[in-house]
Amino acid sequence: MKTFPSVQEQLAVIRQNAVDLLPEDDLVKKLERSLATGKPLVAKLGLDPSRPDIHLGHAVVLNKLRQFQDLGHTVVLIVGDFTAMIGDPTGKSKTRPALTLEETRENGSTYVEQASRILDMSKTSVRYNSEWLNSLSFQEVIALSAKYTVAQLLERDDFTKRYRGGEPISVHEFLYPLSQAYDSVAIKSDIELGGTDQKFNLLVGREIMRAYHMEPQCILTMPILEGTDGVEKMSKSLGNYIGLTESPKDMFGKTMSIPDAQIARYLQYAAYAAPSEVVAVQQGLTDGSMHPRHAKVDLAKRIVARYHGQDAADGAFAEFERIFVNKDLPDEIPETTIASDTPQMLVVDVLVATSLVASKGEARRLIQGGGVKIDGVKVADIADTVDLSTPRVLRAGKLKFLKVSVAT
RNA sequence: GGGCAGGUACUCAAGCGGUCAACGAGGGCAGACUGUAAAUCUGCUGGCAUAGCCUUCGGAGGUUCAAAUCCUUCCCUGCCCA
Repeated sequence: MKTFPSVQEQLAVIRQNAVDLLPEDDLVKKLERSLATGKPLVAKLGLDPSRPDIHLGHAVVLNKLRQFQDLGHTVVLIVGDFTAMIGDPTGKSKTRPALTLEETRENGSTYVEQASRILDMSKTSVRYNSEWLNSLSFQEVIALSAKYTVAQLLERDDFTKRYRGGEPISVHEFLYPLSQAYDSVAIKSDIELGGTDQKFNLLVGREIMRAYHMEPQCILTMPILEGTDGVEKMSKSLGNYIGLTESPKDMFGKTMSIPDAQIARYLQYAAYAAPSEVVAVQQGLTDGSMHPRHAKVDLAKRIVARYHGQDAADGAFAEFERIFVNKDLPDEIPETTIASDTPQMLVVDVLVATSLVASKGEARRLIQGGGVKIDGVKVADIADTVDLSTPRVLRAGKLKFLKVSVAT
């Protein structure tokens, strides 16, 4: 029989950093029962396989799941391959492109690979929801939808807004919360995790489980981490994310670019610093006794160290100093050669040939804006040429470096 | 099924026969200032060619010397009526 920490100890861990834990009484009962019977709870997380890149925003929830594992409970990851296959027939939303089964499987496995950086996969069960959703008959689908009302669905904030704003809501969008809820029925989850934006969907799970005469799951929501812009939630489509598998250098750099106002938040939810430390840093930033840059460097090191180790973190910091403080070149610059009859080429053409920019027009604009340097010297005119008989270091904008030479 | 209002570049949003590659705002990119922060200021934000040309304003046709702007038709969205 499995043993678990006391209910109070477990609750303390579970509550840490969480936003909503509903209803807490029910969770206490579940924990007490699991303690008595030695049976672990089933903690559920749904994944959207249409976007397989995991970033620090996902990590907030994954980390909470890891804590559940460490407490001895079971984690079930649900890959939403069924819903991803359907996609969005209105064609208006590009966020849910229709995928084939193969694609969702593939995304699912890369997802799992990335999640393994946080979770203990030996204690993780991965399930694909097509497994049960695919075999539901239309009759069963209707029976499922009969268990929930339109008024209940319209309680969801974004539905209400769109409805009032005269924007379209397709029927299948109403079905998504229900199918997610049915996942909970299928795996008999005790608690489902998600970001605060998932609160509604998670709560639907409770109602539906009850309708199927099951003990309703508890729900646990985690904060939504803002992206590097400090405003929008972190997401791949907004381009403001820090991916779990990104290089130490990029992780470090991106972290350094977050607004000061986000430092404490990242410290808490991305670096998992102790609460007392978060408070101390926040205090230091507020009263001016701590320089924001130092706090941020420390933050960036910790985040990189968490995913790549301390050595990588130190290396990323050194590299950062070299490029942005000492205005030096990066330690390693990617090299490429381009085909040309003559080593003497228009800078514009080189930029396009190396794919540093998408078009000649863009190349010209970048040069005119003063954003292109060759061997550290700013390119002054769009008609300038460069001799590539020896390799040259090309810099486009702040971040893109490339060592270029001509192959004849 | 009927009536009405709409579908414009990443988003919002002007334009209602030529002066429209298409006002403006947001976003984005670049530069200055900095701490790769914020705020601020500047430039850029369809493609090729440096005059000019080509492809864009839901789709397809048409009228016209000339259409995002007019007509026909189709598709899509919202509202009202049934």
